[in-house]
Amino acid sequence: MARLPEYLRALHNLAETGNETVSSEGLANAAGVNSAKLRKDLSHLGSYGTRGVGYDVALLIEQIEYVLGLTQRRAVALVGVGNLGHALAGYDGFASRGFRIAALLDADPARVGEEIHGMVVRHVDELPQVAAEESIAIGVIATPASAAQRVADQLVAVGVTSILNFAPCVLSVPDGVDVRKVDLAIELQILSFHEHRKASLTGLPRTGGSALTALPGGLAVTEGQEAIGT
Amino acid sequence: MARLPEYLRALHNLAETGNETVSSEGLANAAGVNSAKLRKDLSHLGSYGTRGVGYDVALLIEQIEYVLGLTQRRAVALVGVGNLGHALAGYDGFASRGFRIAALLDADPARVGEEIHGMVVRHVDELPQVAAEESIAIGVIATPASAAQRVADQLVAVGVTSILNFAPCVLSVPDGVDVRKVDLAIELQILSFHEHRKASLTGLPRTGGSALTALPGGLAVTEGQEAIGT
DNA sequence: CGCGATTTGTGCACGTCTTCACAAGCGCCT
DNA sequence: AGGCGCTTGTGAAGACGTGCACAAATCGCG
Repeated sequence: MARLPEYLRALHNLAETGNETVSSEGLANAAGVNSAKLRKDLSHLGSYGTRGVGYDVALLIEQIEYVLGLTQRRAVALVGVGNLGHALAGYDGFASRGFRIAALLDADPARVGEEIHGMVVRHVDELPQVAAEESIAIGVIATPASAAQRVADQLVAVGVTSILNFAPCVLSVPDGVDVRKVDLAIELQILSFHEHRKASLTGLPRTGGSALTALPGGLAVTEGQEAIGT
Repeated sequence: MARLPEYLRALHNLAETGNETVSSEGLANAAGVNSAKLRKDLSHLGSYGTRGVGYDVALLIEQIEYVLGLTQRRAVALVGVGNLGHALAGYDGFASRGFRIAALLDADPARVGEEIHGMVVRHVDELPQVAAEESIAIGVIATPASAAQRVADQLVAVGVTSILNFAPCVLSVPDGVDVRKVDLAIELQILSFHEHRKASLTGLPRTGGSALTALPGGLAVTEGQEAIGT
């Protein structure tokens, strides 16, 4: 499930604050989900909870990390050291959560050789060598959209089977390769949609308007969280 | 729907390449979704497709931008100009897709006054003034997790009703405030999970292992795309 | 003017995810 | 040892999203 990493983060927090065990209710709150959902998720990994007590935090962390394949530190190749790539290269969250940026690559010769956060940028055509040196499991694409597909092909060619794509475009990859996409502008646009929705049903009823603002049922906010109480 | 921005992006691409109209099939391919799904999505906005012809690209762009509330350029306040915030401040995608970064804020006095991409960083406590100068619709949190909740409270206090949170933590906000979360490490962990899954069912069958690697049905990759053919 | 090719819009069925509610199990206290 | 309260794990019901398949509608051409 895609929620396991969130549970893992919450568990690490709990472990740091000295909790030995946690109930499904407590963990669910910390992760921002329903407690029944959490129990069902955890039960799917044949988990070790104790009725009447809860879950052993340390044990559960170990279990989830195993399922996520985080027992080994995975090497990540980051392609594109523009604005975003630069930030990603220095992002602490990667190192602290089981990943190691093994290589920085870029297609721009002017950038090759540049040192960023203690790593030297290499040319993207050196990917085969890089892959030979280290077993690259995951590729991160932080290039402009125009270059993304080509980079993806190159990554696939050297055996990468998981790609995290920050470029605003659809990648086509062969079977067996997983792609996850993160588009920052899209996130904002979704928020903008909600803003627009809220604004139009609060103030002006927009009598003459089309059906666009008052979309028929089922458009309530399902993602994200709304109000958990303070 | 959360897919509308993706359609919009695809439509802009099509418009630039000189297409006047597009069929649901064509647009679906460009956006990486099923054509029936796309038609259903578009029909929910009471849309203007012509049977036998397809959709008018320009009209559809206009419609979707209206629904998303992009007819007005929305002002965004960005809090936290560390690694990530720095990159976000310079990210072209925001400006080019209907957003304007109206203010850069940070809690660290050492950073206040610094100029980033032509903008001066102000102290986060100046939020009320900033909000008074411009109508801030959306707040972006790019701070460490420890500061995120406090920043969220401050944003809510000045009337922000949509928050994009990059900090790895759950925010609690009052009713009516929308929060979307982007956690880069979680994205990688999800990919790691798929890597682990692929590795364990390809190579070693892991006879003695727990049920963890061979999770019972329904864990196929549902998000992202897998293989669209090249 | 009529016919066929093409494409939208949608009813229907299916599978998945979510949530409730409750039985089973565990520990603690008497 | 027995009972009581608490928490997990799960069955069932419902909501939701997805995809197929087809009727309705439009255009172009003869």
